[in-house]
Amino acid sequence: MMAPEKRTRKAVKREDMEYQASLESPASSDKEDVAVDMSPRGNGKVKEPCRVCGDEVSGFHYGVRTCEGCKAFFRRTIQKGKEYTCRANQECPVERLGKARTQRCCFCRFQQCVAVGMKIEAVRQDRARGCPSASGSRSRSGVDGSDGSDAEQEPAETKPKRVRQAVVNTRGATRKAPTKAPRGAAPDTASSSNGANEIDDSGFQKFTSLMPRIPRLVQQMKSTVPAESPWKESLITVLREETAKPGAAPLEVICNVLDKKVYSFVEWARDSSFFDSLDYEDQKKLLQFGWNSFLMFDIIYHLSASEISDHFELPNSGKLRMTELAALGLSSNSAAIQEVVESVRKLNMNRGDYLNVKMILLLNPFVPGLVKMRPIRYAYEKCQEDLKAESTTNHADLPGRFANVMKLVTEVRKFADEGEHFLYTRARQDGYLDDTLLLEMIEMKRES
DNA sequence: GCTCAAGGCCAT
DNA sequence: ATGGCCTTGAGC
Repeated sequence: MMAPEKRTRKAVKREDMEYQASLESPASSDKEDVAVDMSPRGNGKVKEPCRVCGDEVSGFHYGVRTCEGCKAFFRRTIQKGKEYTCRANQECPVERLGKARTQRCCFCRFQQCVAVGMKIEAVRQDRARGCPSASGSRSRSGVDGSDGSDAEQEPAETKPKRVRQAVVNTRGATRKAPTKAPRGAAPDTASSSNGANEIDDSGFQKFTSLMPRIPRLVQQMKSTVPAESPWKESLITVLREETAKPGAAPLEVICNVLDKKVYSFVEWARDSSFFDSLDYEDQKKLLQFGWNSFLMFDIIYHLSASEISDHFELPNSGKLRMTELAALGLSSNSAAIQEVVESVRKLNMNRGDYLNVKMILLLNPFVPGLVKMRPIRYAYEKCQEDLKAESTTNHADLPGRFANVMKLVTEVRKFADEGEHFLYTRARQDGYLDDTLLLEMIEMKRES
């Protein structure tokens, strides 16, 4: 049953690493950098310099071949949420000199880590050890960006197959866009039976023709994101509709609003020709794993831009706080969400950044079990590049801005997973999720 | 059973 | 705080 997804995690991860390395290694080729180490420990194996500091590489760490020191430094920085400042001009040398554990400028070292492509999102929130993929029972946060909670496992068999189809087929955009081909019987899905090598075999031809078009298609997809004021109006409309229902509890209102938002999210994604060109199963996975952080960040950004106020008056039952809606109902996270709002403000994030972050949250190549990951990864990296370019060219006054935005992405994912867990345990119990697309999305993710 | 990339431990 | 070494656990 889980066999088809088995390859995938490690092989795809590996492929991702190599792809990343190929992108990140600028002028100097790998071959130029390496030397054969004939020392007893080196055992005649290839020795190469850490991409951050030039020390001896000990393996792939967070997506890049680095030494043990930079690996530990990077992990500590993320896990402990450290923030550094540079006492000089942010161009300090980060090379390791000899074997001495000399103090290096942490700011510049971390900047270098991010610059060579070390992935902040690969540092796990849950501190679980071992292989990052964690298929089998359930997935974890971190690389795969999935549910980091220790929620109980729902037996997959309890859910009818019908629902499996429902998420995108019946209730999603295809309903409104019948011209889209039914892809259940498409030849590319047939190849997933052995779960191996789809990317290089059936997917390759399609991918190579799609690849040059991806930046434009992604741009197109971004351009269909509603502008600030229509976004605000549609949220207010939904809120009015839901709060008008007599006797609606605040959490019920939140669930209903989220359900409608999830519905439009699915429709929006499926209406994009880029998203539509992705493998059908992958589309479903991206939607299932991305909706929570996507909607959360949506509200966070608009709160930061002061497009909406934090308080919304309910006709019958007091006030609804927008931070609580953003927290997916988990009010204990409201304060943390408010802090993220402040961070977005401090980072001076503009609409371009907002669109890039949204795409990064949706087009997450670390979602477990993706069949044809390449176009997703390419688009994801394109958005990261855009984000980085914006930070370096227009926000020189905010050192480390790009890395901080990516940290926010990780935080939003974590809060979104917590919120989703809350919805699944609490709101479902109260019956607020009955017959909602929201519940289907949550359940399907848990089944996968 | 081996490999690899996670996190942890602890002498420095 | 650092980084070398250890443990862990999924994938093969």
